[in-house]
Amino acid sequence: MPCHDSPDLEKLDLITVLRALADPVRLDIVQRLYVLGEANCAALIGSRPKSSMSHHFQVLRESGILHTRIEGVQHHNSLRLQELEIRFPGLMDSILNNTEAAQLRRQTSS
Amino acid sequence: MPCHDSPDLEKLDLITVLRALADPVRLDIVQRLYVLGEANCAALIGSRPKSSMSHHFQVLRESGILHTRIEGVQHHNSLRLQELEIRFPGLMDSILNNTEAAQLRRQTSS
DNA sequence: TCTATAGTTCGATAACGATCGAACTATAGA
DNA sequence: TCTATAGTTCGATCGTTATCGAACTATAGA
Repeated sequence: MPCHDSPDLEKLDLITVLRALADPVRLDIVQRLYVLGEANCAALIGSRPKSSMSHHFQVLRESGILHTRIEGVQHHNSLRLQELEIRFPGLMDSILNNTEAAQLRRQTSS
Repeated sequence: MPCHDSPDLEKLDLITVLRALADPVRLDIVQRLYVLGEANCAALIGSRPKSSMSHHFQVLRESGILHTRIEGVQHHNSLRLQELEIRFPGLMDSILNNTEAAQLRRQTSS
């Protein structure tokens, strides 16, 4: 099962991860992936050009936040939540629970 | 007791906070403040010029991460941990516990 | 009043990163 | 083999930001 290279756990760098998440487009992608579990690029692109999205996925991949499994023509992306939890305990939880989307979810469900 | 303006809690933005923390110099300042509690700029500056540091403190202040209390000539900086905990539960904890400095502390104390 | 100290502001520069169109690669299906 | 689809790579542009020296402000203390 082919896939893009993902950096090893030990090599993940907090600054790099924070910088990857500190962008509205990428945080949106991450938030959607959190809800969807796995998705191809098309499902996560709004109306932006493919080249822009490819760039953001690359940043997220290289920072270690997501993993890309390639199946034929489609690239299936998913968050590396378990691994991130080992490397940076609590980090992704605290960010995913504090996105605007998460705060909206809390509001509407209460 | 004079001080720099700090943005209101509701106005704090996750992306802005993450971007402020996603810089090695600033994350180092924040990490030191976490250990020291309160410190003036001089205590947090390495060998960098004052104007660079003033810039980083401004970014941290405007993002809502730190508060600056002015006492005479000195500016006493401290993290707004309690307020940040209310606005973004768990966020600062998870970041402060995952800095390189924190990981070093854990290694040497075990 | 003079001086030293602490920090800000200003202006310039340089590096980085987001954005996007166009060309390219690779796979699936007809 | 041809075509459509999914995504990458390349190159250019543009806005943002880090860096720093120099000038400035304000307070404390002699």
